[in-house]
Amino acid sequence: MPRRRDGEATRDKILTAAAEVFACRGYRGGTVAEIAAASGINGALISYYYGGKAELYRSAWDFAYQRAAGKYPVDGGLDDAAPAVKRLHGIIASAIARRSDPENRENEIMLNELSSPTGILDDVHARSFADLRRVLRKAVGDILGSGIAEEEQRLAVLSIFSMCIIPVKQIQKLEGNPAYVYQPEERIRHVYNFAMAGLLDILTGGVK
Amino acid sequence: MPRRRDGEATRDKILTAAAEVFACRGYRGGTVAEIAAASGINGALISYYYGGKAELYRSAWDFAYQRAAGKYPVDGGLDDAAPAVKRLHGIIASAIARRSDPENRENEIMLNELSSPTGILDDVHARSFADLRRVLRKAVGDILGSGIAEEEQRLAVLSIFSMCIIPVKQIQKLEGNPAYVYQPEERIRHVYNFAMAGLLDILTGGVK
DNA sequence: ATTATCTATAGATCTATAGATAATGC
DNA sequence: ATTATCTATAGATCTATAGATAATGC
Repeated sequence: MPRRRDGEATRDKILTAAAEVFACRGYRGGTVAEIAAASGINGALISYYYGGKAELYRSAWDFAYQRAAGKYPVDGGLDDAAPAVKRLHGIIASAIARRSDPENRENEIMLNELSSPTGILDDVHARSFADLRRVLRKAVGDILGSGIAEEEQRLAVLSIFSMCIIPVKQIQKLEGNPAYVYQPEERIRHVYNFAMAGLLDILTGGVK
Repeated sequence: MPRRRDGEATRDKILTAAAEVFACRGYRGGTVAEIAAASGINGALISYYYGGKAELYRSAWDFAYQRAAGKYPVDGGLDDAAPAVKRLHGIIASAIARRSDPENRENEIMLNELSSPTGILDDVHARSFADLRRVLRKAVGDILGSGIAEEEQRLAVLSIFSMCIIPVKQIQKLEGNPAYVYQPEERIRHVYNFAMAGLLDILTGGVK
């Protein structure tokens, strides 16, 4: 295997390993030595290519985000002209598929950031989680219409968002039932139905 | 202020500060020096009373858990004889109120454990998250009855669980809208209605 | 006399870098 | 000649502890 002049193969190995280590152990818990070992490269190369741990973290997250965003568009691939209900389905389907992809470490990194922020990704928080919330907001708003109170719409968005980002694999581990595996397709169908039932209930005034 | 012979006041200050620091910065990110500073005690006392950081982490979690479990019973204070629907409401109300209590650090610690487990709390994972899942499982099972497939029931439990544990304050920070605050009572009402609508939809065969 | 608290520090990580080595492209 | 990679290590944290000090209860 020829050594690439720009060390591209090395950079890739580093980013892949870094995303995995940071996802599993958090920013502070993951060490550069661990990332070096996981990627099979020399630890000094991390500083050589990325300057330091913080910049590596940013790059690794960006790497994971870019890949996932390309493969699973946050709007589900449907534009604003599509019916709101179809858009909602697309958003949920894409969000769940994205987070079910075993190669994708983005959600775990974001969850770590959510519960104990490093500050390093503060300026990109507008992406990922916030992206998902934004498109959900739009679809839910179009479904419920202006007759429903702002607050009710916010709550509905929050609930649907929660169902989309829950880290299923980790929950499964707590459950301690390795025989059972949640299938993404089944979860997408279920969450969409659950969400639609909730929204219709709000629309038909099931709420008080 | 008399110095208690058993150092109880000191232990309390340490545990309170430790729960807060570990909740905000994770196990690996929180240092004993930081906890000592936050509690206003000398760092050496942490080893004196708790042996080490890992044992402190366990104790701090246990402290937070015991307090929360006493104040907000996981079954919502209703026993098995109560109607399933009432039990579901009680569970959701208690779970959300518990996680809305600004004094309570249990949920943040558990979320950190979920996304990057330390291994230290492995044997108590049966509590907290798993407790909530267990009672939800029972209530949902009683509402849906044996006519609904096991898988569908699991998915419903997972969805309701997600809505209960979402860390609202942290999400709010991402949202960047400090003028708006989610009220626990409103969220309880909303999540209960959303969940009931979803369950009824499953019962009436809205699925498929 | 006992035990809670503090001071000082040894030893364990961990990150980052200086300087050496080896592989490439010209 | 240039640049990717490796070796060795300095310096920064961080945890844990030994030993000193001070406050309590007998």
